[in-house]
Amino acid sequence: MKTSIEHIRDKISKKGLKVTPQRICILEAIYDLDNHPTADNITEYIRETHPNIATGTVYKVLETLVENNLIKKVKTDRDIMRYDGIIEAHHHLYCSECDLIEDYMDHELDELLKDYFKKKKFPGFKLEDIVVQIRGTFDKC
Amino acid sequence: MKTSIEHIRDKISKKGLKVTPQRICILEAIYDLDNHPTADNITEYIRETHPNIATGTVYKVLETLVENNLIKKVKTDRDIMRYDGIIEAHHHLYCSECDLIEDYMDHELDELLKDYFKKKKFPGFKLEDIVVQIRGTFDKC
DNA sequence: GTATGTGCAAACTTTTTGCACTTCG
DNA sequence: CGAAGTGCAAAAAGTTTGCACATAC
Repeated sequence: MKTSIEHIRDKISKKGLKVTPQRICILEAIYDLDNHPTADNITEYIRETHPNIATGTVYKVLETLVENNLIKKVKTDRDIMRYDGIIEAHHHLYCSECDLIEDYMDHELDELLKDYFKKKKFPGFKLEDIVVQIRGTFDKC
Repeated sequence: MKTSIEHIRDKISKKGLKVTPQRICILEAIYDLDNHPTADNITEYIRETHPNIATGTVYKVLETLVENNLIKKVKTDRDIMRYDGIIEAHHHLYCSECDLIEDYMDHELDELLKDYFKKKKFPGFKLEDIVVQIRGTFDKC
């Protein structure tokens, strides 16, 4: 079995991108930092072990990873972009009290929505993707 | 029947807020600019008729209106906040090609989701609100 | 070797803040 | 009149850019 880092190298390489230390550790950081980190969270985390990474590089790498579908951007109410290492379609639970965003996978819900929108046509609109945002409060918050 | 402006004054007044010209015209601007305007769109629009409004004021007023549930913030993939004059629960169609966001009201969908999540409990999470983001491409774009 | 990627610092955009002045009720 | 709201300008926060240098392949 491959190590985690080798998996990451593979993922980057398969997209035809150069495998650089910066790209490896940024992708690794997103997988490690599981609460949908901001660019700043990622930069801080990486600097612990890799102090020379530049802010600009982090943003450039994140943009490249998003374009190549290795990570996703997550919309929030705030004006800060957050990133998600899970690229399979999934939904999110947003906490009203704090900035926690929890992943929510629900295949049954996906089927339900797919069926619903199959009969419900939008004239002049080609449907690509449906994301459900579930807002509420976690007891722990 | 009341004029539109009187309606707007009423809405502000009913929240216990002072009815100022700035608040009136910002709320009016959001109703007029129907594609979920940014703070900047709103400022520009208002300055046509009311050149002295300050950027800071626009942000402060928008924040007040959001807090008092007279408007809503709309999440986007970009890092710009947009505002929505419709406060009733509704969903959005997002265009992948441009920055168009169209309102989508669908009571049947709301019922479907309400029923679905009634049986589907989230332990440790109090559900407040569900918003469906429908991404796709408009033919016109 | 060469195309691609990175570091750095400066610039840019969007949003927030503090405080004196003004206005609504 | 007094509490609440606004204007202004400065600063903060987040992100982008340009270019010389470095590196993966």
